[in-house]
Amino acid sequence: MSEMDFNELEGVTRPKTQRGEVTFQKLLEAAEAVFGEKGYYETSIVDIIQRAGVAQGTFYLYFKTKKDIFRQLVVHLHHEVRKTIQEAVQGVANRLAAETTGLRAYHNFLLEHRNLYRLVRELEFVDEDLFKWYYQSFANNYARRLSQAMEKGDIRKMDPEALAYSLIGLNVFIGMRWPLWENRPAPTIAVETIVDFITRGLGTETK
Amino acid sequence: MSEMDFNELEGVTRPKTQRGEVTFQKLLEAAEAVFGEKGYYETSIVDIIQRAGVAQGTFYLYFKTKKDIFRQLVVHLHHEVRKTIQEAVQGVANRLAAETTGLRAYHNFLLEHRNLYRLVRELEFVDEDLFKWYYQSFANNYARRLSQAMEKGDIRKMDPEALAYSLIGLNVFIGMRWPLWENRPAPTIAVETIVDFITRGLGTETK
Amino acid sequence: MSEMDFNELEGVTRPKTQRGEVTFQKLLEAAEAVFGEKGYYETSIVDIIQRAGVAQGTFYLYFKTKKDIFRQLVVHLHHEVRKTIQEAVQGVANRLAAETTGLRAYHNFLLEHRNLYRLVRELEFVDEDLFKWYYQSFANNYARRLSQAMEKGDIRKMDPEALAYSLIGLNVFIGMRWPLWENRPAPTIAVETIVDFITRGLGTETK
Amino acid sequence: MSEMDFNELEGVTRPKTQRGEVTFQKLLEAAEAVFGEKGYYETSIVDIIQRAGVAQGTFYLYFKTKKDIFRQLVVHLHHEVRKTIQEAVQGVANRLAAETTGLRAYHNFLLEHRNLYRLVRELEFVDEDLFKWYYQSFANNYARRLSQAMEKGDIRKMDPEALAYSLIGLNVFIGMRWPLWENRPAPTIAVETIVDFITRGLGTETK
DNA sequence: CATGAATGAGGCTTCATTCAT
DNA sequence: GATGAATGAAGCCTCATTCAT
Repeated sequence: MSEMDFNELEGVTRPKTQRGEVTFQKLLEAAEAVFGEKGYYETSIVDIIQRAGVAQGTFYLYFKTKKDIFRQLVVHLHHEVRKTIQEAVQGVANRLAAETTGLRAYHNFLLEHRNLYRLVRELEFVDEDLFKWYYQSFANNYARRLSQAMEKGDIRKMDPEALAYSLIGLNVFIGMRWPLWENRPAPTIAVETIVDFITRGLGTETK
Repeated sequence: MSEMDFNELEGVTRPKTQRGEVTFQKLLEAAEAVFGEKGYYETSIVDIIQRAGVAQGTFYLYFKTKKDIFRQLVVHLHHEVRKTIQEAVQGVANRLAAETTGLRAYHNFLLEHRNLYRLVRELEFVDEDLFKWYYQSFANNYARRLSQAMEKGDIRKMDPEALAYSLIGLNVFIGMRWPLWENRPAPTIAVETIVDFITRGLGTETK
Repeated sequence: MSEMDFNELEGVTRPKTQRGEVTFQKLLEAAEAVFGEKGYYETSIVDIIQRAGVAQGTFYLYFKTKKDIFRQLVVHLHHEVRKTIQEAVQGVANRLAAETTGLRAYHNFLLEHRNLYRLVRELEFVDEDLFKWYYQSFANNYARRLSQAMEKGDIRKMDPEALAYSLIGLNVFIGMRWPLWENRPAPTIAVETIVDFITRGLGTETK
Repeated sequence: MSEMDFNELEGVTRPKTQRGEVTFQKLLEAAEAVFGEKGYYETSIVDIIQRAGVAQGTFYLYFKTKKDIFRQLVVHLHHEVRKTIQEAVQGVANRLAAETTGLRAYHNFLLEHRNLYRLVRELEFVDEDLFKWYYQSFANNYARRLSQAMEKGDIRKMDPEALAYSLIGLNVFIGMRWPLWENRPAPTIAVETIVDFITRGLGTETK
């Protein structure tokens, strides 16, 4: 499944006028807020339209179903996360250094987009295929970068996919533990431990 | 929060007779199956009672709400997972070896309880407090064992909590990638990579 | 409809043993309490049997339906009220004096049986026929005594039935205003006013 | 408690369009009919919406719960009764005459609104606070008019509140006896008796 | 006599979606 | 493009009553 497959979701009607565009954005933002706070299933369309300040019928001018708006949000998020991390990593020559830089960027992103983080996690129970696509696409990209680093000799040669999922899982749970649960960056000692753990785990030093 | 706090959930009516006990178990098992298949929110109580083969009113003899039975399932699962892993790890003297042994036990457990895995993940969106309790209790226990290994010199001295969450996250995502998505154990090369990654990441060897 | 018609209510199984009699009484008393507190419709059979401390099946050994126990309570009450008032009035020669004596007795009775009072009022919405029987029987008796007083010249000659309902209504509302709503006897000035009002209203003095 | 307190009941959604207003009224009228016939507790919301000819969901556009619509009906009724009686009494100079005029107006109103009468009586078991408010507000108004009559010397000086409740109770029971139970006005002899009783009871003539 | 389990009809309410204006 | 009304399927839950032990 290509990374772009979900960009055009089932014939969504994009707004054609200026006014429509505004309404569309209002709805998306309202959805982000309320899905993030209450979760997909606990959120009703009324919650969204009230927050957006539009009438119920208006919702269906822009989105086919409740699931539709959720999917669009997730795809939007996905692009943002990737862009953020790639921008942070860009120009960092050494892969190991990039790893830790990306980790910090990711956690900062989380702190600013706590709602979106929740969306992705809940995606597993809303649209499992999209959920898989999300992480596969993420992991594939990650694995590719790891492979390149192996080629360059920055890190040991190992199974890049297994590493990618391991590192994603690690980050997700660290992101959950501090940014999400405590609404603050992971403490220094934790970051040092993780960086050290990853550095050694990936490094080329002989035993 | 003590690990036992959730054992007795808000005045649940336990059956008083043999017959009642059987019905209670039938309901729990049916719930496990159907929650695992369809997810909490897509499951109706009718789904559960039909699978259990009892009348709707019977459900409410033993559970207060849909959430109630869900919570009871999770608590039950929690004890099972922990018991399984601890039994597997028991007797393995070296912590590093225990780590990989436990990893394999965990993944095997997953394969046999795919539904339960999904339950726990969805718990985040059903009862966030219980969800936190679940992982905190898990991580605390994990961190304690890591600390002991540090004392013994089996692994490096690092922040045990950060490590615990890292390792849990790693395992959860590996468990998702192969046992869950592909319904098979992780391939050998992946396991080797992970074991190697963890071994180096935790190990005491100097660089 | 004779006043006694409701004594034997639809084949109720009266207890045959000592032990059964105790259970029967426990249920009746529990029902009186809980019906009085929560009303007929807001009361469930479970409320009753829990208060009585018996099992659910036990209820149906003694009462056919929920309505059944309610009716039996009301009939029981009816006899008590009548007995109380008649005993109070007994021996009071003059009807006018009896009127005020009975009024006081009635209000005192109310204070001691607030629950029962509520039962009777709610009866209108549970079993309208029994409700009518209740007040008709009450009013007929009342009217008969008023007629006798008219014969004796204690009070003016008027339509006894209209008077009976008027006086009952008056008492019911006064009983509601103070004993029921404020849980205390009507204040002296109110009682004097009522006594005066009735005395003049019924009296033989020429204008 | 002010008489107006119950006018705006807990955020009820009032219709915004002509069409909505019609539906709202249809529901209110249907509720009045069916509550009156079957009583509050024996009436289901399905009964109401079927009689109104709308779908079940429509009910909840305008009313929060069954109790909500019941309360709104009662408040509506309250205003109607008061308006009717006051209009009837208006212009009748002498209080004693007004009393009997009001009595007849009240009974005629009852005959045309038998359902509403039942509503109010059942209110005691649906919402006791509103019930008290209903009669207190009624009685206070009544008592005020009686006080004025005392000032003018139309009637004797007595406790106006006790009188008000007495007269209300009297009317309620007379209204029950003939208009309600027999669906006809009280017979002439009964009316004459009551008028005579009240006239003497309130009058200023010395004994 | 007593118990506790089991039943299932029926009630209330929500809510995604469609319709009419 | 926007609004608010309307729909009705579907869910949750209660509870009087019956059954099995």
